Amino acid sequence: MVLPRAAKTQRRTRIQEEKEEQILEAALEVFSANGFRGSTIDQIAEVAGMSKPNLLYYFRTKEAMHRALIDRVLDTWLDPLREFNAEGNPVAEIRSYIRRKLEMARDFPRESRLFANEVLQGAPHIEDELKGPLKELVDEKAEVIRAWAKAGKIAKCDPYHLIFAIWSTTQHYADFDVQVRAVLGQENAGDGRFEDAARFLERLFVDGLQVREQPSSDYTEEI
Amino acid sequence: MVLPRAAKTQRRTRIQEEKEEQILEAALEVFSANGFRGSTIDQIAEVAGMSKPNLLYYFRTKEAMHRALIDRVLDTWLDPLREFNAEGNPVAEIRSYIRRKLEMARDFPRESRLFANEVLQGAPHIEDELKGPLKELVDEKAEVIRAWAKAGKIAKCDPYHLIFAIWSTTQHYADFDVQVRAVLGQENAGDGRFEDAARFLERLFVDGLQVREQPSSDYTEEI
DNA sequence: TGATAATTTGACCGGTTGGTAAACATTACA
DNA sequence: TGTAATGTTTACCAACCGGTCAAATTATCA
Repeated sequence: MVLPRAAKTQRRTRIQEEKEEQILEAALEVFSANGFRGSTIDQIAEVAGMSKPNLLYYFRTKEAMHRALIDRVLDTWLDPLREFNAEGNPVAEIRSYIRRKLEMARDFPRESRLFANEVLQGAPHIEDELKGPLKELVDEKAEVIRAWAKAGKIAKCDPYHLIFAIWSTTQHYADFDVQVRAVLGQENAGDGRFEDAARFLERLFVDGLQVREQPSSDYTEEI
Repeated sequence: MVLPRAAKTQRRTRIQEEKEEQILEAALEVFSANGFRGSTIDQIAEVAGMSKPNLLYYFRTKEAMHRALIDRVLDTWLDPLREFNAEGNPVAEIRSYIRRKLEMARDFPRESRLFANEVLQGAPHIEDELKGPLKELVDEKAEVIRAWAKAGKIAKCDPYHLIFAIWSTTQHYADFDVQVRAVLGQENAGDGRFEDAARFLERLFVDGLQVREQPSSDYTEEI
């Protein structure tokens, strides 16, 4: 037999699992840093420590590698949002969501950049995932937030744009890391910026979501 | 003479200015959509409506095209931050900065994506600009914000992370447009999402920056 | 151990890509 | 108008890139 990479229906060898693991790890490294088109199979092969034809023995094409990687990473990437709990304390839930997203930006920046690259270039490979599973999950959680607002537990606000704001502010620290470092300067070599960001963002969103009597727009017109 | 593309010291021909303009416009279109490595000179040539060697007559290399484009766009891209006025009303200044950044995300998404692509992939071509001019500008404006906070005009907060938050939330609507559209659904075909975003973000930041007596952290521990 | 299946690699192929050379066309201007 | 400078194109090249093939190597197990 000569096509074990098609061995999807059959039991996987130990060596198959190990090598596929190695390859996907290397693919994450390379794809997240260069985007799909910017990455070459040779690069991935070198990082994985194997020859190019060997990669292609496990994944028929570059696209297949990319897709397998996305499939594998997307689930865990959305976990924080799934944990969003309708029964919990609203402010605490939002706060903990922010914290978890920031931790992921710190601990899994490559995963963040993988998606950022993809979405930024028009999401040619994950359009279905965006319009399907992602949209459904967000719709569900947006409904939760809307209910909280309606019940007066948090300030009224557009739940979708709230989610976008949390996504963007937290992922910024992974996706635009070089810029953040450049602006903050050398002294922020450690992880301090993540703690500062956590303090700032938790405060921003929590204060911004407190229920208050007078609408904020009153402040607009002074001067 | 046969190297007019080196005609940097001499006076530029009318035709030179026109063609370079055409090329940079096409380069913006292509680079912003595909990133540097993902773009080909042929693509740019086709968009520009000229032959590949003709592009290379005006810009010696692909890199030179990219650099010229970045140089040209970076300045105007930073204009909103430059307008940030220390003498103005703090809340109004921040509010108007958010509005302007959102307008740019709506009207100049390609410029936003150009930088996003670049920074996301480690800013290999603009590292100097980040650590130089950008950092200096941000430092200056951060100082303004810090002074406002010290004077009690806005809540105390980390000015750098405030700027990061405004950048990320506003540019999100340009850089991750496909995702935003996918999540919001088809019905948001027009520019409505920008108006919704403006409402949400102005409220978020303005409320989050109001001076208040009790620190927000009090809310953390309930339940 | 030996035979069979699974894994790995070097050599190679066709298409693409950044860039060049030189001939050809057009413009500017004396 | 003539000519020199400027602008444009066709043909081409070498390197790269995704992918194939067949041979070689290693693992599996009766």
